[in-house]
Amino acid sequence: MNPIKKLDYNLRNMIIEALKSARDKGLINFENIPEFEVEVPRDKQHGDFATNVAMLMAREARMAPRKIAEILISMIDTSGSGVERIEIAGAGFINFYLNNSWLYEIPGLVYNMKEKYGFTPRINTKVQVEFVSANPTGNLHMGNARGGAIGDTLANILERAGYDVEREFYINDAGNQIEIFTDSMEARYLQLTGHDVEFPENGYAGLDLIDTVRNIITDYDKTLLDMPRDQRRKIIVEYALKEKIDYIKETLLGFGIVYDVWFNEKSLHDAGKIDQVLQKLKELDYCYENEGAIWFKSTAFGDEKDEVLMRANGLPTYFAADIAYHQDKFERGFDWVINIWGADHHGHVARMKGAMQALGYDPDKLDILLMQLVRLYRAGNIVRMSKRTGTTVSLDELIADVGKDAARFFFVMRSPDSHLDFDLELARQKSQENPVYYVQYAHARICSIFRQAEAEGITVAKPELIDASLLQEDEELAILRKIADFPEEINIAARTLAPQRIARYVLDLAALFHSFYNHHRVLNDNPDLQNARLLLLAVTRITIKNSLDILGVSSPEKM
RNA sequence: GUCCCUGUAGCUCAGCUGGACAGAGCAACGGCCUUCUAAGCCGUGGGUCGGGGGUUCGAAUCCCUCCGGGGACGCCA
Repeated sequence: MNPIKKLDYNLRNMIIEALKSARDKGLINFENIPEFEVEVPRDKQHGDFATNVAMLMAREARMAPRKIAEILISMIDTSGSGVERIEIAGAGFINFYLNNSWLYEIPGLVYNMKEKYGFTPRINTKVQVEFVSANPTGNLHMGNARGGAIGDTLANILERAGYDVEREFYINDAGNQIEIFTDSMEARYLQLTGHDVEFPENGYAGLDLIDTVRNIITDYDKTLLDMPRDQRRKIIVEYALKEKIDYIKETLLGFGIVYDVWFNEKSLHDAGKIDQVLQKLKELDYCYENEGAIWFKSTAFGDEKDEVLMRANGLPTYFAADIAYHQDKFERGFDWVINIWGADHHGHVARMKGAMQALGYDPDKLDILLMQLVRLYRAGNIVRMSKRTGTTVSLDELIADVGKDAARFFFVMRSPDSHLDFDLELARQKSQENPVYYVQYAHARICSIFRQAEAEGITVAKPELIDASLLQEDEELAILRKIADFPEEINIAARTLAPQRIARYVLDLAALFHSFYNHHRVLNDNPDLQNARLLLLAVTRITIKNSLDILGVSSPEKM
């Protein structure tokens, strides 16, 4: 149920009908009606809805916009539409002022839909959101955290917009980096069992890795020393991967993220999928050999340069594995595939889309949302986020520091396009001032009023017995309008892949509530008005909670 | 050098696929707690939307160009 869309649709039809009858009477000349907008103006002085149709038609009709607007208004049939008056303003805007009857339907609607308010009916479209997909060789860092918040929120938005959503984590548990990872672990193992070996120069120096090796030693003692090297390495890497992946799962769970699918890169290697896709690309003539390596002609798809698929040493590149992986996604029948990537991967976008096109898939069904990187500051100094040097601040440290709610809200509040400077000191100090508390406080305040009502023995009437039209104050009407916007807001956020819109939305709604709260009393000596206001609060609470659910932020009843 | 992101109030940022006087929070200043949570509300001050062109009835928004900041350009992932 989308109140705004319904009204938009009705007004649109009225406008089109009016224009047609004006043409029939020879008042306006035009061939086509352009794509015009019916929107809720930012300033409510400009009515409940406004359209720019007169301005857009000026050229074709060869008539001043205001003149067109006048004719349109004279022809429009508003009977039964709730339109109270129509005004022409500015350069030729037509503003529609509705009576409030449509607003008074909102509370009952929302109250009955409860946690389903905001949902659009299912549209039978399968979409996959793949996000975080951190290398299982270390802790989750701030970039992973941002990706997690953005990806999970986006998935929540898409679910509510009617898509069938699957969340996926791609585990890079094969390839070159795993070799280096294993080298590092093996060296640590040997060192910790009293051997004088050098740590690999490009190895993973993180302290968490030493802990993992200590665990291996606890379980295996020195028995790995006597094994053939291959066997020893196999045990080490499997042990470490399991530990790391379990740890990642646990951390993300603590961040409110639950995946539907954990996909192993290794499974692609084991099933021969990479060889298959290379073969296919060769057959399609999108490959060539140069200096012993096999290259993909990504320049044929607008990329800046071609890319190696198979190294001269016969091993496939990460890119080759990724092509096989994305092919697998489409083979699984997704209508829309969304990846959340760090901006450092942007060079990879064109060739990935190119590879999909080469394989016969529609590259427009693959959306890659690049998020700019997070820069971490500590006491004004940039903290380099390198797993290998081990100086990173991990996601679970962050959660312990500022809490899941604040962290998730903070990461998603800003557009993925904007660079994010995260100062740890600031995050700690400001935890009381974080915008998330402003919203949660609104929710807790509402709950408190209901507790108070209960304590006073006030029983809340059934919504169908409540006269919502008693809500006449500006603050009350503003809240109703905002709540009515919610489903459309979700749809726009889904369409534009803009999770930050929901954070913005719920901040606005909370502000309207706080303002209302400070101007009017809910519990008062007028039972009918009291009931109407309690109902208003009930649906405000529902909408705040539904918004916070999307963001993965809790809705406390007390603060 | 090429490509991506970015430049809006003192600070951090919103501004929906162009629309009606550019917004919020923080910071500054002044008010509001004997009644539902002051983690709140109300008010004041503060901006050549980086510069310059262009498209348009209309540009913070689109295009070009210049300048500043961040990032990517590996037979790493």
